[in-house]
Amino acid sequence: MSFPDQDTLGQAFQDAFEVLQQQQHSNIGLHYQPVSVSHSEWEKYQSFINSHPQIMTNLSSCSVAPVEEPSDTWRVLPNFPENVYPDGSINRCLQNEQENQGIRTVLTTSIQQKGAKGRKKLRLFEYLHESLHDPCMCHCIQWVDQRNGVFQFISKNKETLAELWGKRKGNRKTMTYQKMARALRNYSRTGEIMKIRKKLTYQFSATVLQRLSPACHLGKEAVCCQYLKMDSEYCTTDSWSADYNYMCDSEY
DNA sequence: ACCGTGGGGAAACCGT
DNA sequence: AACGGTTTCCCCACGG
Repeated sequence: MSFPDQDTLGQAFQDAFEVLQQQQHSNIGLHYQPVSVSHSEWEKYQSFINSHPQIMTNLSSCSVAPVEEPSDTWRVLPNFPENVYPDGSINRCLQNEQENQGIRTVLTTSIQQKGAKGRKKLRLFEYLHESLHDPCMCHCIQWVDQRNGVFQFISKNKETLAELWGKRKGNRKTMTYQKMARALRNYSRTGEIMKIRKKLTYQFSATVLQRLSPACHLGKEAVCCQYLKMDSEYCTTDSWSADYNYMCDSEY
C-alpha cells in the first residue's frame, strides 16, 4: 500500500471530522483503513502510528510507511474492535449506517479527488466488488455465487448503491441504477462483466474475478466458470451452472 | 396501459 | 490532442 501524501491525508481527516462535528459525533473514535489492506497489515500501521502520536497532529511521519501497492479506497471504521472482521471488513459499522456511509464517502472522495496524482481511477466493477465484500452494503448488493463471481443487486436498494457510486465518483448529477446499468452493459463489450439472464444479476469475468479476488476470497484452486452466451441462451461448463440457469429460466 | 428491467446509439465529460 | 472509461440522455423492447 502507499499512504496518501500528508496534505491529502490531513485534509481527508479534517473533512471526515468536520462531518462528524456537523453530526455532533465528534467524540467517536475512528480508524482510517485503506480497503485494500488486510486487518493485520493495518494493525502494524496502527501500532506504528500509536507509537508516534505526533503523526495525528503532524502527519510528516507518514512518508516512512512502506510503499507497495497503490490504494484506491479508504474506509472509516468505528473504534470498536469487535466490529472488524479479520479481513478488515466491517461488521455493523456505526449504529447508523447512513452516517458511516456519509463519512466514508467524504473521506474516500476527498482522498481520491485530492490525492489522485498518478493513481488509477476507481472503476465501477472494482467498486461493485468492494461493495460485495462490505457487509454494510449487503442490503444493496449480494453474491449469488461468489465462487463464480455472480452477484445481484437488491431491487429495493439498488438506487442507493448507484447514488453512492455517483457520490464516490463525484458526479455532477445523481447516479441512478439505469445509468449504472448502462455502464455495466459497456462491460459486456470488454467482457469484464456479463449480464446473467436473471433479474438484476451480473457476473464478473474470470479474469476480473482473479484480479480482484486474491487467494483470500477464491482459493488458489478455484476455477471460475463463465456463462457463455449462445443465441440468447446462456450455457455453462458445470452442473451447478446448468442448475443455476434452469433456476434462472424458471424465475425470469 | 403502466411499470420495471434490459439493450444500445450517440454525445458529453473528465482524467491520464 | 487522443484516448479510455464512463456519464447522460434518449428511445425502444419485453414481460408481468
